[in-house]
Amino acid sequence: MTVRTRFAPSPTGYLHIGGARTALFSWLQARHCGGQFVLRIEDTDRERSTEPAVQAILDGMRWLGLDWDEGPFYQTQRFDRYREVIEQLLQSGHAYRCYCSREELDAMRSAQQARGEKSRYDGRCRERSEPRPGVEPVLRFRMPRTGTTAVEDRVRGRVNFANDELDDLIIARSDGSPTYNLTVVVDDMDMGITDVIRGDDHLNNTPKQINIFNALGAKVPAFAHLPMILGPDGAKLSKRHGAVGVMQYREEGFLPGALVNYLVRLGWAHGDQELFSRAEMIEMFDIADVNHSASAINTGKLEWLNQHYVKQADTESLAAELAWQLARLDIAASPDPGKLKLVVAAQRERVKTLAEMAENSRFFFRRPTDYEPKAARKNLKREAEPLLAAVRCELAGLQPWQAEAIHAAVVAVAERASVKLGKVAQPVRVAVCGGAVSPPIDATLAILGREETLARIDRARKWIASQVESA
RNA sequence: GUCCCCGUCGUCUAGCGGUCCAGGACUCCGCCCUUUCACGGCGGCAACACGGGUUCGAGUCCCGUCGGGGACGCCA
Repeated sequence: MTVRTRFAPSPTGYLHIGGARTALFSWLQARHCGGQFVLRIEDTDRERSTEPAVQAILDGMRWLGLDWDEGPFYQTQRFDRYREVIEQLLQSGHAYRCYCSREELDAMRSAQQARGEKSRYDGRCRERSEPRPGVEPVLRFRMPRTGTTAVEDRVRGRVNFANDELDDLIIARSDGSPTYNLTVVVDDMDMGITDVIRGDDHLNNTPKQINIFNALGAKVPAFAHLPMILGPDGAKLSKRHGAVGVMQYREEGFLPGALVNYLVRLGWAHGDQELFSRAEMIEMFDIADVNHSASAINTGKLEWLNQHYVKQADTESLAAELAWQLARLDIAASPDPGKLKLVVAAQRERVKTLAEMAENSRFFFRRPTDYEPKAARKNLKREAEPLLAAVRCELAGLQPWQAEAIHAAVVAVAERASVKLGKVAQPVRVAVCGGAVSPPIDATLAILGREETLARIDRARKWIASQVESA
């Protein structure tokens, strides 16, 4: 039988890191088994579901490269089907009408808690045949009262639930609309899902759903419940602690490959291996190897991975991403696309993220308006002026304008002045970059061009002179 | 409260009864390299929650305690 998995988010917000990991593992399971991956949007809660959220989920999936074979299916478009199944359940006696008011239910629950019981619907309408005038009933599923329901979980093993712990859940609201536990079952059944992979928080729903599958005479799929993902502090993921949409990771300069690699190692491992290509993770992934315990997200490790991926990525796509990052800094990309690639080549080994690359590359596209005070104080001193002058002189007629020749010129100035290379390179660096950090000075000047380099050196010399005057 | 799940370095993890005075990775700290920032190289710190069993032998199996999490909705 071919494996079919699904990712079934409810569109009430962006695709966050936990959802992304669930989607990844489902996708991996399908790809590993040569099966299909289905995307389903669980939007039955019309109050909270939004179209932008659907878009954000789709965008996130695509950005991560998690392609789906079928869907997206929308539950709101399947209401006729749910009604049909609800009717069927009613006919077969697996469902019944409940006329209890919310007040009545609340009272029942608090009484149960007071008695030290688990709060659950006690089935008081189970045998009721008379409608209550003026009350639109909800429909409840008749759970077995005795025995146990075993969940054979691919990551947890067997988990047993006493049937009397399960309650007669509502499958249709008083307005007739279906609820979650019914729609998942109907969809998983209709869509031929063989492997349900989802978050830990659904483990408790599973025995209820199994009973619905049974009532419908459907084959029960295999389940795998993934451990939660926690915030960096080990606490539950919240808006304040890392619960951001995956697209925000792009904004922060992360590559999708790095995020995916990071995510796959959260709750799963293959020996000591840290780096996985897509092909490798597909080949090596085994749902049975998934961990049992929750894991905390850790930006440091993601950054390390990102750095690795930035070093590996092809220049072309990094250049495009850098242009995007520069645009966010209000810097229009260079009219010369070749320059972008040169900048990428010069910076790729020295940054963790593309946002950082863009930030550190501003000076390639804009003449610095002022100097970093600390860097200037240290490097643009009076003694530096003659050195800058000498470098300017060497550079003015240098042929060809290439890193190698520039390097030789700078070295020559240092040797002639009997100073260490840094004494010359640093002032030049601050002069052209505005700060003390840049790629090697020869490569930097090569990219900047002769004209711009000389102009910036001149400007720095003037600045030194003005400082001396005012001193 | 009730039910369910979980518990190895700060973090991600390897470990599936002996090969573990517990291995790798990130972080951190030294040293080397170095024109800045990085990269890279070398070295270091750091953990089996606790208590009982089972066994010749337990991080690995069982029980309990403690700690953490999840679920208990006309949300999904």
